[in-house]
Amino acid sequence: MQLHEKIFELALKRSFFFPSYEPYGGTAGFYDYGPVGVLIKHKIERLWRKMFIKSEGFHEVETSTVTPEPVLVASGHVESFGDPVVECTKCGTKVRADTFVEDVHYRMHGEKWDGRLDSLDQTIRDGEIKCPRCGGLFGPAYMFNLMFKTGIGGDLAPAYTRPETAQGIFTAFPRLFRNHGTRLPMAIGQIGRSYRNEISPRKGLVRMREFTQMELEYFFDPESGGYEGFRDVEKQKMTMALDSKKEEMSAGELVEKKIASNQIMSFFLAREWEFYKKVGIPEDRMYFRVLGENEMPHYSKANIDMEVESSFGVVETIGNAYRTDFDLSQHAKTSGKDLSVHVEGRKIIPHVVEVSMGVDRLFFCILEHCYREKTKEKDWEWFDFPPVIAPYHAAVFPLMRKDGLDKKAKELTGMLREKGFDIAYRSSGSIGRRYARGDEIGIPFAFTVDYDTLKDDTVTIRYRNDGGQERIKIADCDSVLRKNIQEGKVTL
RNA sequence: GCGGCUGUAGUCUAAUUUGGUUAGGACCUAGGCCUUCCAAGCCUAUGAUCCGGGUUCAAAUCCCGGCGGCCGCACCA
Repeated sequence: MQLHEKIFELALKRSFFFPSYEPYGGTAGFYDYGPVGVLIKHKIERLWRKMFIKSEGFHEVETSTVTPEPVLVASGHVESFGDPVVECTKCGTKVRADTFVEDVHYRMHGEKWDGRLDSLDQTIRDGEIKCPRCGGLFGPAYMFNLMFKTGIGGDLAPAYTRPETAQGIFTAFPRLFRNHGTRLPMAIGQIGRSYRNEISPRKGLVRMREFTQMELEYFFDPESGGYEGFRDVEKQKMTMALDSKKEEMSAGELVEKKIASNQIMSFFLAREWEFYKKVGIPEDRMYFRVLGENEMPHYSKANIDMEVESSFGVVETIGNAYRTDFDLSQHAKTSGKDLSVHVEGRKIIPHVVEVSMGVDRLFFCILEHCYREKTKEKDWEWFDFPPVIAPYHAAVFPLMRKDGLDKKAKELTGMLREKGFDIAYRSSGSIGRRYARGDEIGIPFAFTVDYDTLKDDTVTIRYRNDGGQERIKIADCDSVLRKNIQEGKVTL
């Protein structure tokens, strides 16, 4: 049994996530987060906010998901967010037209496709290119676009659900820039849903048709690609995959060797590395990959992806792109509005470095990498989530449901919830069973109210990873819990 | 989207090959008895044949279609 099958089974059993619209048979590419999963997801997002927004004094916005067509024409998504496809008239096989034609024709003539559909048809006809499967003739080439189309208002003005959260930030740029004090740099982040109508989504959370992104757009003066806090991360090491060779490199080296476009990108790479370590991805299972020119999206000048190894193979979980002034220039051209700004006496269009992370893919990778099999010590499967990511910060259990133990335990639960902790309370079943259930969803700590509690107001705190226990005062639960979460302490 | 395999309680599974009584079990969940710290035991309860059509006296079982899943091909901005 593959690890992802195991994870999926546990996900269903413990309400991490499950297929959407199940009474109607489910719909591929859509998943719902259950009560446990959503707590973990929120904690991933919360840590991202802390590390990528608040610590740097950046701004966060929340923009619309339904996007009028002209916006996405400007961004290039209507034209190129998808692939040209030709279909065999005989056997119905669909082939991606540009790469296929390039393979069999352009390449041998040393040409590249000019981006026009009719020239693909022309080349197919002139070159007598046939279906690779049955030798049949191809029909005309057409664009298969990956966006969900919809319409706005009574006349259904053409629109799409956004394929990325970024465009809402670009279109809000002038207002955001004013609010920011008309100066650069300026960074705007956003967490939200995006939509891609995948042809055949598989691999569960790894390829969804509706998914959550955490994106950050860093606007800067192209004449200064420096980053104020760069010195703090200069020595930070990370693994880079270059021409399929992996190498340890520091953020400083990335800039020196011009692997990262500038200090800004290098800073974010270093930050991402830290972030991934904190959420529980082992360092030897993740690396950055520098994309080659032909792998990059239409808007990007330089691209570095984060890739995480999983049982599905390598999963791309972050895209870092140097988008230059592409988006703002395009929106200026299409809308007719001047989107340039004045800085230091010059009129410029800011450049943008973008950090785009997929929350669901990361969530899935965390589940895989934190999953632990049964052992002699622990006769059940469990999750070794770092406390910052765990669905509940702690569980509270009365040793038994009588003699007022349950009442006391509920009081402690209420007190800790009041302090802002996520607390799971359970009183049914034996205490051992409840510890096991807590482990199964990765709760790192459990407070147990026993008969001594009634005498001296102390409880035991039990650590998930080694089952170690110590007795502490009820009054200290709050501070001990806070300290353990901060230090990531999961054994006594 | 194409081809192959496939779909039974919340989860895993038996019965499908060879159509035939009340679709069996385990885990989970909830309640009870018991129990003073790592899935104890006993009792009780809830709960399923993916959807639609067909063949048949009779369909979980056979056939067709849809939906979902897995594998391969293609696709993965």
